[in-house]
Amino acid sequence: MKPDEKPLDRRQRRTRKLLRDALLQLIVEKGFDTLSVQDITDRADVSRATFYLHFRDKEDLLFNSMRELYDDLVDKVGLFSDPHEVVAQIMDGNHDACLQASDFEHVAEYANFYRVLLSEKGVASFTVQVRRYLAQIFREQIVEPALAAGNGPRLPPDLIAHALAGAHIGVISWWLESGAEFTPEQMARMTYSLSAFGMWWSLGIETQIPDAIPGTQAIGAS
Amino acid sequence: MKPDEKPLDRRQRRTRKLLRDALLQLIVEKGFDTLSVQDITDRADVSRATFYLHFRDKEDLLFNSMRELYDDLVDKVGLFSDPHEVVAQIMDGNHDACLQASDFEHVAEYANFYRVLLSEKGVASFTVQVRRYLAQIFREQIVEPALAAGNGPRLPPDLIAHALAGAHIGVISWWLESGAEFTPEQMARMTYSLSAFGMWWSLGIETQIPDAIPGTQAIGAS
Amino acid sequence: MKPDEKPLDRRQRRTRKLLRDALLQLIVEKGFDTLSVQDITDRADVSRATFYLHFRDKEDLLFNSMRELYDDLVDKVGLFSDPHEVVAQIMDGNHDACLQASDFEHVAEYANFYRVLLSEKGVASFTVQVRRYLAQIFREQIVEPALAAGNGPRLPPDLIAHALAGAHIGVISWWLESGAEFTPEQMARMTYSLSAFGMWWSLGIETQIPDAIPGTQAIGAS
Amino acid sequence: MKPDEKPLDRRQRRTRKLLRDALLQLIVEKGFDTLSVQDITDRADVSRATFYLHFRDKEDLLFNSMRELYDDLVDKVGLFSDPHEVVAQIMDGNHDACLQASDFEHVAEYANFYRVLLSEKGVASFTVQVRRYLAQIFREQIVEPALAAGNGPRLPPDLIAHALAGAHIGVISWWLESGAEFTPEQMARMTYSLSAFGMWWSLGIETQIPDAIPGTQAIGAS
DNA sequence: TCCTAAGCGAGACGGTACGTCTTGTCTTCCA
DNA sequence: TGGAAGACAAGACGTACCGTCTCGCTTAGGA
Repeated sequence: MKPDEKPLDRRQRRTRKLLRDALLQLIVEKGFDTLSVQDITDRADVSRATFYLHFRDKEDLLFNSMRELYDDLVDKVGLFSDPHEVVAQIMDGNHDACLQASDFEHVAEYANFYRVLLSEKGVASFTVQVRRYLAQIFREQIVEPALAAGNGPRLPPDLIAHALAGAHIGVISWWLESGAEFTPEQMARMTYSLSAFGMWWSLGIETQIPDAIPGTQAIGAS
Repeated sequence: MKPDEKPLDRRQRRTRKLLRDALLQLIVEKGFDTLSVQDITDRADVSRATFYLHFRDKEDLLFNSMRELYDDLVDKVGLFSDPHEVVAQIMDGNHDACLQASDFEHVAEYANFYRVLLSEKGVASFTVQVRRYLAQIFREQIVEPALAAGNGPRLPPDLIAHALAGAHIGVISWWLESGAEFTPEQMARMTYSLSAFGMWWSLGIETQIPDAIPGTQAIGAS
Repeated sequence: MKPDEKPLDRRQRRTRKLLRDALLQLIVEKGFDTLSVQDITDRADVSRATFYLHFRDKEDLLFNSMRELYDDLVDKVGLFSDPHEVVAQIMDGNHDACLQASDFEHVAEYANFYRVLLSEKGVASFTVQVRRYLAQIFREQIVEPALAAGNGPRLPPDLIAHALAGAHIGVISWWLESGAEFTPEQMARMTYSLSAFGMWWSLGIETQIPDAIPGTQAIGAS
Repeated sequence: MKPDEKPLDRRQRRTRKLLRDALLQLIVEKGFDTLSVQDITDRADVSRATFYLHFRDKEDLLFNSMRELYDDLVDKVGLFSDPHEVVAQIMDGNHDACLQASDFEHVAEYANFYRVLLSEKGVASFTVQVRRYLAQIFREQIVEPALAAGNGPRLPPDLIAHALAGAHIGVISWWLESGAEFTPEQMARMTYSLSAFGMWWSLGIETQIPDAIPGTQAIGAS
């Protein structure tokens, strides 16, 4: 975003890391907006004045820290080296590639963090930004390659991307709130199965929906 | 929540209404969390002390006000008089009932309100509660009737309900943010088309997806 | 100064008094400008926020408190009911009236306070204001009555008033710093004797300087 | 104060001069205590850290700079080569020597500086130190020689010295504040005339007060 | 002439105080 | 008697300085 930022020296990097770590810990412990800057600096063992040398306010620190999550998420989710190839496979009925690149692994890794930030005690802008980010990924990695390959969309591409992103957020929230009883892989398979039909159909792609979802027989009440 | 509340006299009802109206206006004008109690009471022409006689804090007022929205939403969305009958129709390929009961009308009516509360400057708990509420509606009105009629679910019913709810939120957010170019009816048809395949399939219902979505040919940029 | 000030209720008067008392105590204990607002409110057992409800900053509190001293000083010093009569007496060689109205009594009463505020750790504007106030008193009570009675001034009246005021400040400072070995009355007599010659001469008044200063034989090194 | 100080570099001397000059400029422009160290170093084009290599704080710099003024004042005021001779002349009715050695010249030269430092926005310790310094000069140059020559003092010598010093400060402040309408020489003559009677009388010296003050006929408003 | 100790610029950092802003409680006064 | 008005305690906010420190770069003055 700001490529002209000064390079940070060792002390500065250390300070920022301390603050970020403190934030993550404290968000999990007591939520974000009951947190004061003093709480964070106390935990980080840093002067409050120093905090303001680095960040405008605690939102700034949060977004800065979220960037780390994003970078990790990009590695996990945005990795179709050749999205067009993936779409071609889909058209042949091979859905494997789609199932391998899963954001659920990433969410599982930062489960505590997402559980709080997506919850009622969370941060509105976090949810919105994650949804927006996922929609963008879906658009670049799936929607646009599919448009190039298929018979033309049946619905507005952005609507499809935001619906998929919203469904993801909904599923992830439910998963984290209800105790994460499924593995990330199971979640990925189930969510994909649920979305694939409508997604490929609305994008004008003819394919076969995978019939069974291996490892998801444990279906019951909840 | 508290059915044993004292009945309110005329003045008290008036005061509460003033406060609620002021809140809704101000949320639209400058978002929720930059709002102070003083702002609200100034607008409502009420003493700050009086505010605290009625509500614990501004969140309390918000939730109280949200109740009104909910009541309206229930009228719009939760109105399948006989959900089992609707599911039976679906199995015969008749999707009309599903398209008639639409929350998009409701959202359009309170567009300003939802636009702010679902946005980055919104309120985390609002989004979560709406999603939770929608998931509950979907579960009661669709998932459970379908389970009684079909061959058994292919996925956890709650996952389906939360995915549908999430997709709705995603679609609504996109709609409101991008200028609400489609009518509520178009939105309902498109969203239903996108979800129907995966939904009925995963619930173990055999049906035909409606091929064309009347009035949604305007597909393009955005 | 502000006759349109709101009347204060009991609580407000109490709070102000607590703050003023705390200020006076603390000025004596550790000087004025090393004092923080927090120090004052801690001592007064008052919230820091409350301080700012009453005073803009600690200077404001100081000047407000100084007003009390002034009022007391006016009672002591500005009391020639008929200054012209006094000047007439002076011309007859009767200096008694001048010796009775003495600010040294007042200074002795608030010795601790003046000692600090006039010292190096004091407040510049305090010294200046006291000097200005004394000059005004001298001008009104002595210079102008004398001008009406005498042969016309030999020097600018304001110069005379400020010289007298400055001499007073100098004498008071020396008195307080050197341990207040003389009584207020002795101080008044000595200071008057020293100034009277030049004062009446420069105002164009012919009189006799009192030869001996009763009770001031204790003259030595220091 | 510290005769064992290291000899300073060319660079060091340059830095100190830059800082002193910046201080003097800035005091005139915006007063002393609203000044921050940063302001001074910005003006002096010097790093803030460097400031602390030379001075403990801005008071230290001020006192250091005041030393220069003192040195100049000493040249102007403390120059009775033989004070006893001067007193002898006074006893013969020749007041010329007293009028030649005048601090008003010095004050006029640094008028801007004194105007600020003696004003309400000034520095308490500056006023006090000047008064103390003047009292010491008066004591050494006038009081003690006179005691050796006269019939013994009628008042405590220190009281006399401090009264004279205070009167000087008062007169100087008035002069600077009211626009310096008189020349330094006029000021010196007027102030001396006003003080001389009381001074010599209280020191036990018999002399004649000079009747007219040449060049001070312009007496009126102010 | 080179070398080395020092001055110096730059700026992070821990602190302290500032004056402002909210919040929720409590008191006073008025209708 | 109850609501309006607003004083009050509490405490977070973001800003401004302070004095200390560490880090390199430059420069003066003795070798």
